[in-house]
Amino acid sequence: MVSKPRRPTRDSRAALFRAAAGEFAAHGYDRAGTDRIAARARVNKAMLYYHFGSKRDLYLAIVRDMVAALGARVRTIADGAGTAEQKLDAWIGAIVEEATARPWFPPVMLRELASGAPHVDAATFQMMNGVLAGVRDVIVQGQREGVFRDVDPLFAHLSIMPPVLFFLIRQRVVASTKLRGSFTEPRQLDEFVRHMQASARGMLRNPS
Amino acid sequence: MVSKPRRPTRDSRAALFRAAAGEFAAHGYDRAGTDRIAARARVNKAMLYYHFGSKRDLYLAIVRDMVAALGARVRTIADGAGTAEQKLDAWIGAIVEEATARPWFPPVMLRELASGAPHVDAATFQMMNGVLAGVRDVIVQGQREGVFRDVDPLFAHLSIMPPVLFFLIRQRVVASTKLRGSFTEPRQLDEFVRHMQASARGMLRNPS
DNA sequence: GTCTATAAATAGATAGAC
DNA sequence: GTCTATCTATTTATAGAC
Repeated sequence: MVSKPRRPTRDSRAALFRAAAGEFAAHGYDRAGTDRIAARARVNKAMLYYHFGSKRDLYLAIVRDMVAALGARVRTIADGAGTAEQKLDAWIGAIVEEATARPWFPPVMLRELASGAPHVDAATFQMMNGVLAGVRDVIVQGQREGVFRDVDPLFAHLSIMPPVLFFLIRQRVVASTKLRGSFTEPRQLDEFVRHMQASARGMLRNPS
Repeated sequence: MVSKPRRPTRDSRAALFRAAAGEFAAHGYDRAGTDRIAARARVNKAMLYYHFGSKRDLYLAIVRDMVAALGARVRTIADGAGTAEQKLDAWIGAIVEEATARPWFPPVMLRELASGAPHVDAATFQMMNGVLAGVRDVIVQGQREGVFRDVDPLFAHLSIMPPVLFFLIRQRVVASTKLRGSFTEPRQLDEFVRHMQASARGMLRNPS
């Protein structure tokens, strides 16, 4: 017998992580409250500081998890087999997969990037650069293959990731908006993925 | 003689507007402080409430100004003469122009959209829909002309605006970042504009 | 229109018992 | 590891004199 916790010490750290992710996604870093995070996790607020040290470090752990997931995916894709166009399709699909596996991904990541990543530390910043490096490898492969035009990999990256994140955000916002207009109907996710894949090809393909 | 203000009542309203724009751009809505805004404007803080009523209304005035500028530009372009591809080029150029005329434009707009536009009122929301409507008109024209493929105008919009805003943000962030990596060199603005124009054409052009 | 002083609420963080 | 109570700092906003 290890101990006799009435509620068997449900992993309060994991509970806090998920609760905080939801809170940050809903309200952003600044408006997220440590009180509400603890309440969501059904954990005492002091546990937040026991496990993570500060609100910021908790937030950073969440961001790191997302960036790490993206970095691993793009690295696998870039180093794997296939044509550049196939890899690009896979990459777009991977972004959507990792993002939908973490509902907090689009809002948290988008706000962080939109703010110029003010909360991330150097290590996380390097991981972000790693994601871009993976994309660059795919672009360069496509240029070597002669199918991609001479485009700046950074430009290509900026033309792919932001639209995907914005689309995923829009889905949730529109679903919960009282205002209704001609353009506020939700779209199908797979339809958008195909759009992005087709767009990326058209965007990068060599005119020759 | 109207009166004899020692400092001739420099338009405190306009000063607050510009100061607040800078403050919101630098720190975001939540971390922007009314104290700092007043200090930047060299105006007493009470004047902020005298002129605008609240921090939020001041912010909203700034957002409205940006959306109105975009809406006017896209309407002029859509209703004007030219092919759809020419209008698309003009639209991309117009976004950049309006954004560079207001240095606060990219960070403020991007953060607002990334958060799901939580601060805007119904009227401003309608203006945002107006921007999208203008883009749609151009896309539809291109489809009638047979040069654009059958793409959802919303998807096209999401593939154009976010990358432009992100690029403009990145310029400033990178310029002021201590961290240096392989991809952190600033790019030329006109180079990016040409990239976006070429990308938009490739993205939308009919494969036939 | 402009200023000082202050009210009033909120939120991040911690001390210390158990 | 968990909990209560609280400290402290910050910040929006306003009352009221000039």
